[in-house]
Amino acid sequence: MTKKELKKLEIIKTGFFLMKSKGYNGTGINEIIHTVGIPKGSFYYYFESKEGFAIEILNYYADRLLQNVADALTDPSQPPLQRILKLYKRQVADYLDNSSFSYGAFGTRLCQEIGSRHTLVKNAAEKVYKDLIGLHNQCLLEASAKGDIGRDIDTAKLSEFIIYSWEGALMRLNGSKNADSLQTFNDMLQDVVLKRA
Amino acid sequence: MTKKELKKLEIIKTGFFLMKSKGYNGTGINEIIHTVGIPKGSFYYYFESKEGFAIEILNYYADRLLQNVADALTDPSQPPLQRILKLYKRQVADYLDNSSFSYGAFGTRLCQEIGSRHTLVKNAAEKVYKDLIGLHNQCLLEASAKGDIGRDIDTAKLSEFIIYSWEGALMRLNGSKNADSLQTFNDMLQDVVLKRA
DNA sequence: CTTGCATATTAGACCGGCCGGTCATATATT
DNA sequence: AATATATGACCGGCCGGTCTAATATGCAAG
Repeated sequence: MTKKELKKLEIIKTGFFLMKSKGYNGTGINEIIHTVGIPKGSFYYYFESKEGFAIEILNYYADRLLQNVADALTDPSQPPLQRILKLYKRQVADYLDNSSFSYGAFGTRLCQEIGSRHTLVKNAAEKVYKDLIGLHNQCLLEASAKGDIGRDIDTAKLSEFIIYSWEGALMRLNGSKNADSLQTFNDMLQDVVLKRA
Repeated sequence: MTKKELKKLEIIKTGFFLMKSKGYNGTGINEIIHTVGIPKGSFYYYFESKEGFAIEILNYYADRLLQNVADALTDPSQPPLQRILKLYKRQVADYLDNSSFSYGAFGTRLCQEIGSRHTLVKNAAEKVYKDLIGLHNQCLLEASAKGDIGRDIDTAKLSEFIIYSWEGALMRLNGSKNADSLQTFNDMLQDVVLKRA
């Protein structure tokens, strides 16, 4: 990784943390550059614009998230439903260790705030969402084929539903400083959704 | 209702529609007053500040939402689980008729964007959320007592889980211009969560 | 029914400050 | 010498909010 790439990454990470708690419009370029400790010109040397910057943040974290999820949901050493449960258990554990992780909601939130006008941001976030659904669906199809869930269950819809719930639970953590909502999601996913599906 | 109250309401409704698609920080006072057609001074005659304005929006829609939900979930002519299913079926129908309704996500989104700094907004939104959970829980407890759902199910957690999913589904409608996500939520609520709980 | 006054409301120019973004210049690096 | 990167003063424009003046309205006294 070149020096330039490292510096970009540092700015991306800082921007992510700031925007995560203050939103896109609530986070100024000046705040970002002061936090990183670079002059204004450097920011625009590394990034084309604020919108381009947001998209780079989105893509950086989306790549990591999708890789994580793909690894977990295709792990051949576990039966499919266990993979899903383990994935979310690990996400909760990761959050407790290091509250930085929760990328998922970042894209959704960015979209809520500015998606209606910044279509590039919206498209980037939309793609991640579609990919996530696809990974879940593949895993659930496998479970369905094995008879681990009712064959009548619409796995595509169930995939979406799981992600809705997860994102809803992520929304609830803001400021609460504990992971109760994530734990509740896990419990219900296990006891209600998957155990009985 | 006095003239003053009517005018306030008009500004509140306009602010709601603007902030719904552009967020709090993305919606300027100037834009609001130009849309309503009033001078700046009038806005600050009716409202103390932008933050106070947001809280009034929040409260106005929260009152209507909670009233709706309370009516639906205590309807004695229906068994408890049917009340929940009917409530969300009606919410979807309302959305299709008039996409203005979705208050629910508004509070959550406002919180995501500015809750970390504007604690009054956050508290207002938090209360609505707690009330919503309570109404659902009361209904599910009734279902549990009748044996309509497993007595081992934690109704409080299930209430939260339902609301997570619903809010997650609401997040997905932005810009999609169709209610597929809400329909999916309904289907899964019926076929997976309640039928088997 | 009119007048006169207090109060409610309208009106928009104006404020300092921050916004995203540009640019010419300086300094490293090769 | 040429190219890559660093630097921060500067730009027009919009931000939330204030203020003073004008005008509409309600009401009490005659």
